[in-house]
Amino acid sequence: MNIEPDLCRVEDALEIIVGKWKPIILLHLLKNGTMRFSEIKRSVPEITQKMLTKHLRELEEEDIIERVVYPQVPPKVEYSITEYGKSLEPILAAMHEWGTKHTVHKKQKLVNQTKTI
Amino acid sequence: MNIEPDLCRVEDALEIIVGKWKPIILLHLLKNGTMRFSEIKRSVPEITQKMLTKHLRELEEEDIIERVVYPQVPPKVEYSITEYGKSLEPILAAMHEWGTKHTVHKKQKLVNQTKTI
DNA sequence: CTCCTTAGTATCTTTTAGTATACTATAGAA
DNA sequence: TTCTATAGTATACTAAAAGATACTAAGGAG
Repeated sequence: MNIEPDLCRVEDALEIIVGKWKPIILLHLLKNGTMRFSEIKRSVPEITQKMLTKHLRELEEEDIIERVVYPQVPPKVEYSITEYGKSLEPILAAMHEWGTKHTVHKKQKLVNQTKTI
Repeated sequence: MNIEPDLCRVEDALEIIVGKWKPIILLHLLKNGTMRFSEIKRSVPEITQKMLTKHLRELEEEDIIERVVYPQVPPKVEYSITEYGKSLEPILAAMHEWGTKHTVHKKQKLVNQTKTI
C-alpha cells in the first residue's frame, strides 16, 4: 500500500492513541469491557487521578469509550469500550507486535556493538 | 487478539512514530525510497531545519532510516528508508485507514448533533 | 460527631516538545 | 570579490503535557 503523504490521516489516529497512559487504559478496557474508575486506577497505580480523568474524558469525547454515572454516594462511574472503540484494537495489536520485535532488534544491536568493541 | 496490558509493547512502537513531523517524513521516504535533506524539507515546507534534523536523527538512531553523507561542497546528505523501517508501513497504513474513517465518524456526529438542536 | 469511601477539581510546578531566528563552512559561479 | 547553495548548529523562547499535592461532596458505619 502507498499512502499519499499529502492526504495522510495517520495523525488523526495518533491523536487518539497518544498520551502517556492512553494505550494501557485502552488495553484494560478492551480486556475487561467495563471497569469502574477505581478499578482502572488500581490497574495502573502510577497514574494520577488528574491524568486518568483527563485521558478518560478525551477518549469519551472521541466516542472510544462510554461513561455511565450511577447517582449514588459514594459515587460509582463505569467506563466501557464502545463498538467504535473496538475498531482501534487491530492498530494496537499491530503496534504491540511491532514493538515486541523492536525490543529484540534493539537488544541484538547492542550485542553487535559490544562484539565489535 | 487479546493483548495482556502488563506486557504491552505498544509504547515502543509509538515512541518511534510519534513526533509532530515523523509520520509525514516516513511517508515521504516510504514513497520515494531515498531523498536528500533539502528534498524532504521542500516536501514539508512548514518544518524547521532544527526539527527535521532532530527527527531524522531519532529515526536513524532506531535503524528506521539510513543517512549517507557525500563529502562534497555544498554538502549532500541522502536519507533512505531501511528494510527494517519498511516494517512500519502496515502500522502507518492501518492508522491512515482508521483516521480516514474517523474523520467521517466525527463529521457524522456533528450532523446528528445539529439535527437534535 | 468523626471517619471512610469514590470520583472527581483546583492550583502550582516541572518536564518535554516544538518554534523562531541567527549563524557557519566552503566550492564554484558571476 | 561577492553571492549562492546545502546541511546543518546554537541560543533563546513558547506551548503543551504531565506530575504533586491538597481539597470536595455526601451518605453510611462506628
